[in-house]
Amino acid sequence: MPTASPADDSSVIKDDFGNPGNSLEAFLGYNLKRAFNAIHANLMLTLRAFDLRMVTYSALVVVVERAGLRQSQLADALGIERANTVAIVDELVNRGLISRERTPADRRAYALIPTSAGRDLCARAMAADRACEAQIKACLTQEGVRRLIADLGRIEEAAQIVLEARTKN
Amino acid sequence: MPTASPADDSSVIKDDFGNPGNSLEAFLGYNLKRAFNAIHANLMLTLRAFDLRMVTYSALVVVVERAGLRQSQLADALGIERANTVAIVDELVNRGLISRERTPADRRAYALIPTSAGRDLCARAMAADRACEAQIKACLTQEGVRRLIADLGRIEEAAQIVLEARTKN
DNA sequence: TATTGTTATACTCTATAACTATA
DNA sequence: TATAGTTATAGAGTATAACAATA
Repeated sequence: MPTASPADDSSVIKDDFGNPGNSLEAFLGYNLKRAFNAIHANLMLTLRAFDLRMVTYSALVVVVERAGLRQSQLADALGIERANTVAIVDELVNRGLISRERTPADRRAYALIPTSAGRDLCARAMAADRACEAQIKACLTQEGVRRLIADLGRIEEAAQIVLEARTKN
Repeated sequence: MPTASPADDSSVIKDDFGNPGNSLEAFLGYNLKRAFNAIHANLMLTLRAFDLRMVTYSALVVVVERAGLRQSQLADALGIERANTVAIVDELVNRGLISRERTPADRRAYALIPTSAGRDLCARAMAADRACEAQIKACLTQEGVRRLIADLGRIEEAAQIVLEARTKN
């Protein structure tokens, strides 16, 4: 067993498994988190110009694309709890980007409708996001980007299936 | 301009850009977040058996692999602020997984050293993590996984370069 | 009874500012 | 003056539980 020895910035690390470098680098979770963090930092900077956060941006896009959906459907789409959509929807409503409309069919529910200002801000934010991502994606070929996104979809699906199998037991 | 119409779960969405489906699906950030969330849910379940969270797990792995490093180096490695390492290191020390040793060279600093219990728990947690990831990675070929991880690295690097260029202005 | 939106609350993760002890 | 660790605190982001109105 290797003994503990002082490390410095330039040291080459050898772990207990004989791999060079940081052994976390073989993990998908580690690499996904690092890549996402870097993309996320860019997105936050992009959205700051529109006074949006990632969650308000995502919510606005969903409402623009699925006009009329209910808050509970928005929660599902964002993968968060219904309770947490309240403040998000409040913020978008107060800024005049979307509106809550009572539905005649079910008086418990609201239909979320984008305003024209909301559709406009959404389109401009998405354009800025797309422009930033285009710069980043330039490190791969167009085919490479397409493949990467497809692979991420497969990984997500596989991870969900594995998770379901594990939580059923 | 398409008018707002009620959406339901089975509706096919057409956005203002003429793309079928959810237009966020063309964004790397969106796909990275979804894939990471699914992997992360599995990792949390895996780590629960060892009473570790993602951040304490990562910290333990770094200390095991770079025995003797200082807390500020750990903060750099984890990409968090020095201040936040205190509670994390406290937790690992209190559980007997690592120890804080005063360095003779610099009496301000601590050297973080894994205990044998810490090395053992780390190895077992990593083995469980690896087993879970192997199940998920099975949705791609071995070559596909290697390529995916390489692409994620390129994306991270490109995103960091783009971010630096944007923040310098 | 079940569901929609809501309120209150708590916990995790992370950042910032200010302190202490060393350098 | 600068750095390592620390403390206190605040702000996101998210989860759970309980409630009123409605189905």
